[in-house]
Amino acid sequence: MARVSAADRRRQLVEAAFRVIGAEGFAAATTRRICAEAGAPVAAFHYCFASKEELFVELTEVTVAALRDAQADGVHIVGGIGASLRETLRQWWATVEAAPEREVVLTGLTHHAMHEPSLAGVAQRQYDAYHRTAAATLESLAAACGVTWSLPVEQLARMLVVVTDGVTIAYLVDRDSAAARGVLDAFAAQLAPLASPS
Amino acid sequence: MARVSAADRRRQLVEAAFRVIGAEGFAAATTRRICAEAGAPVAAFHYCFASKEELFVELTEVTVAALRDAQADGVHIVGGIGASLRETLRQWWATVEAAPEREVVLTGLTHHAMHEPSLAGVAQRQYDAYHRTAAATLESLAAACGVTWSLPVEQLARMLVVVTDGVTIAYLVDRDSAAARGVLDAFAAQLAPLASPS
DNA sequence: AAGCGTCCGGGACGGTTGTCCAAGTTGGGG
DNA sequence: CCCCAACTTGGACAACCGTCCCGGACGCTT
Repeated sequence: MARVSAADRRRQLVEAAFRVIGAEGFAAATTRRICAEAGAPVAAFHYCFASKEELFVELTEVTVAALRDAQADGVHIVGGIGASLRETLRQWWATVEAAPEREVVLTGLTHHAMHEPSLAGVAQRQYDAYHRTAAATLESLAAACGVTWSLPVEQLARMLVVVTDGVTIAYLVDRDSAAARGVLDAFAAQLAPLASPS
Repeated sequence: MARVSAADRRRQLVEAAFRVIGAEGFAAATTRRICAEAGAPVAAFHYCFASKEELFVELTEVTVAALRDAQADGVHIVGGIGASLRETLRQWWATVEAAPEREVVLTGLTHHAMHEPSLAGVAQRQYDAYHRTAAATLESLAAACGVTWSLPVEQLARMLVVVTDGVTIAYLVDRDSAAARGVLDAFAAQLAPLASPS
């Protein structure tokens, strides 16, 4: 068996937990199952993490960070603000359809974090990151198209997160990607008139 | 101990499960915990339900039915379609804030149902019920205000569910009811122009 | 070669889980 | 009145859980 540094093992275990939750749900994410998925002995788990909760905290942060990084260069400018917003949403949606497990993991983590005192604040920071990412996207969109939003960016960001969240959950349940795309385009068309030339 | 019919016991256990999941999360909903909450001995559980999954199926159906009934007479007409839509959404939101546990239960159930083969279809029917309820609400709204929707009602219904779902989840995490109301009002204002006099 | 910190991994711990049995108790119909 | 079906219940079962110990194997330093 190849020797692996503790830091690498942590990464392996986090990725294994991601895969297990994405494919089999949060309840299946036992230490044994995660270790088996990572190809590591059970004892390696508590050599790398003080507890299972610690793994969950790191999983949340890593997953949210990956989501934010993916969105960092996710602004697509094509024509006016309306078309750009629609295209940006479509590109984002392509990443969701390419990796739906990510969202399964995030919803499971959110539910879990709401009730575990040791994870209090994790869910909050998770959604804070969502809102900041959405706000940044909206602002660079507006800047690139030479417009300003007629509503506070914070509120628009929240609306964006609401829509993306809702579309994702509906998709996870019925896998109707045509309906998801339709809803996304419709919302883009709705939001566009809220931008006025600056 | 008072003798209770099996049907009543089922109801008691389902309600107990609802309370446990709402307050402590899905993971806390063990057979023992549920029975303790219901004031019933552990053995009563499998006298009433063949398995825990059967309890979950019934919990889902009961909860969704309660949600649909609450929405059945949830259309509020005040002035035009815009004001009526906003008011209807506000009334619905009041019920969510009055009983956030219901949504905690539903999200937990959804996540669970996605991965349990024995619950396949339950989540689908759950969201089907959402969409039908939303479509019915939109149609009676349009009928009462003498307008027709310029988009297919199915799509608008899906948009409505997306928004209500997203707003609810964000609220469960950060409990920011002012932000939730703002987002809801904004969406009502966005959707109203999609109705034209008939 | 020797030492030492790092990592491996089998095995075990106390506790909890879902499920089920077998023996009890109750109450209504004959 | 009794009896059968419906209901109750304490206790047990095997499986699995998170966690942890500890002897051994590795590979870098000196």
